[in-house]
Formats: sequence, structure tokens, C-alpha cells
Amino acid sequence: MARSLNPELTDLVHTLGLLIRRIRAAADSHDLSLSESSVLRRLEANGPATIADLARAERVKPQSMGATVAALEAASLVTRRPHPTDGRQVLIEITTAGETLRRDTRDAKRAWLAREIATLTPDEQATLFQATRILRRIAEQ
Amino acid sequence: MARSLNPELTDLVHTLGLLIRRIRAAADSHDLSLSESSVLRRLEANGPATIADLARAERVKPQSMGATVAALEAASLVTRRPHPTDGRQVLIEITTAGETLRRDTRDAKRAWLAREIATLTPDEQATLFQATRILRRIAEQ
DNA sequence: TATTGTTATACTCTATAACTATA
DNA sequence: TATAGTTATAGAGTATAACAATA
Repeated sequence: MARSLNPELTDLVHTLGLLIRRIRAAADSHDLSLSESSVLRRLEANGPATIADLARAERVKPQSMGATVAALEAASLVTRRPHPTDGRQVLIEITTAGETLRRDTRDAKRAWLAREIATLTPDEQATLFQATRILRRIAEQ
Repeated sequence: MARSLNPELTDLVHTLGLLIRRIRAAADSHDLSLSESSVLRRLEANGPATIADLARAERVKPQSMGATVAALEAASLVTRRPHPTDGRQVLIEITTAGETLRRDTRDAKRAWLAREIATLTPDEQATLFQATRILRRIAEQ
């Protein structure tokens, strides 16, 4: 129950919302959206995947993921290729342009966060790193 | 620059996005949206505020905050009252119903997160608490 | 029958622009 | 002239529902 929690921890959702809006606002016009960036990152880390796979992993509906993938495809950041044995499925793969963009430090949102994190003490950075692993475990359950 | 960061930390944005979607999906039909919940929480913690104040604090434009406040007002969770000395301003105040809802453990999103946090070790909970304070400081700059 | 993906449609959240009222 | 707020409109991101193709 919420009231059995440390009351400070109930601020977590509020803080996450603030931070997401702050990160989104740091974008410039060439940046990917958070969703697009999230999918691109996953494709780069894990290799080709189907739309259904991506939707499950990113916690959205397949229709929503279809829209996100279509936007990435229109920007030539991913390509589609038929599944070798299952004619229903389509494998989505990151392109060289997509990989380049992922590593591009001109990405204003990531550059902003990087600058903010650089101002933290090493202990604070370590805390954020540990918290990221904990939050990821919760999010991926 | 992003590439000078610990590479594990660049997952932070991705993890935040996943977690926000996960929390949003845990809502039931009676829940507040994340934005509404965020404003209500702030009004409860800090007392009455103008729309411009709330917009600055929550990192959105005044027009966007106007829409959020209108939704809360339609649900009788906040009320408007004229500013005593400045006829342009409107003070937004949480109602008793708003305070009750804020504490209602049936809020599915908060209940879900509370359950997840309860499964963590005390050390992990402490890490999340510290990280929340660090992230809030970054978000509020 | 179940699964993968698409198309159509709608809702939430946010933005920009243009306006009114007040300071 | 500057500030607080509202109205109108648009875009991103997500959802549900209905459909076609394939397994």
C-alpha cells in the first residue's frame, strides 16, 4: 500500500515525470523522439527484432510500435526485411545511418543529460547507476 | 559529451521511458493522469499556486497547465479563487476531495509501484531514495 | 483458431499563435 | 509595454477495434 512506503519514495513518480518533460524539452529539431530513440537503442544493442518483439519489450501495443517503426523507416534509420521462415513477421534492423545517429553527440537530449550528470560527484553518479539498474529491473518485469 | 559518460548511464533515459510507460499502463479507469497527479501532489505539498507558477514548476507551458487544471477542476479536485491583489491571476487550490484522492491507496499506479518497491531490499530502497533526490535536483534546475 | 501486422479512429499531453484583461 | 490567462489549432504518442495474411 502506498501509505506503508517511505513518504519520500512516493515522490518517485512525480520526479520521473518532471525529468521526462525536462529531457524532452532539451531536444532540438533534429532529435529523435524518446520512443524512437528507445527503439533504436534496443535494435543497436540486441540486433534485429519483429514489431511484436519490440512492442512487448518497450511496453506498448503492436499498433503503436508499428507507427514508431514507420517513422524510423521514413527517416532511413531502420529497414524491414521478411522473416526467413514465417511469412507474417517482419524483421526490423538498424541501418548504418541509425547507428551513426545513435552515437552522434549532437543529440541534444543526451548531451543535456550528460552535462547534468557530469556535474555530480562520483558517489552521486554511482548511486544513479545503481538506481538505473533497479528501475530497469522493475520496468522490465 | 555523451561518449565520455559511463556507457551504463546512457541507459537512464531509456529506463525512464520504459518505467513511465509501465506506470501509465498500471492505471485503472478511475486514476488521474500522470500530469494531473503531479499537479495535485504539488498543490497538496506547497499550498495554492497560480497557473503560471504551476507551469514553471512542472516544466510545461501555461496553456498546457491551463488544460490540466481545467480537467482537475471539472473533477472537483481543485478550485479557483481570485488573487487578492492582482486581478489577472487566479489561485488554484486543492479541495478536500483532491486531498482524499491523493491519499487513496486504490490509485492503481501508485499501488503498483509501491508493491514493486516493497519487493526490494532495504539497501535498494535506500538507493532509490537517494537517486530520487538527485534526479529531482537535476529536473528542477 | 491463433498470431503478425496494418488501417482507421480517438484520446491525452504538449506545443505555438493569437487574443483579452489587467498591471 | 509586460504579464496572466484563455481559446484555437496542431503534432506526437498512445490506445482500441476491425481487418487481412499467414501459421
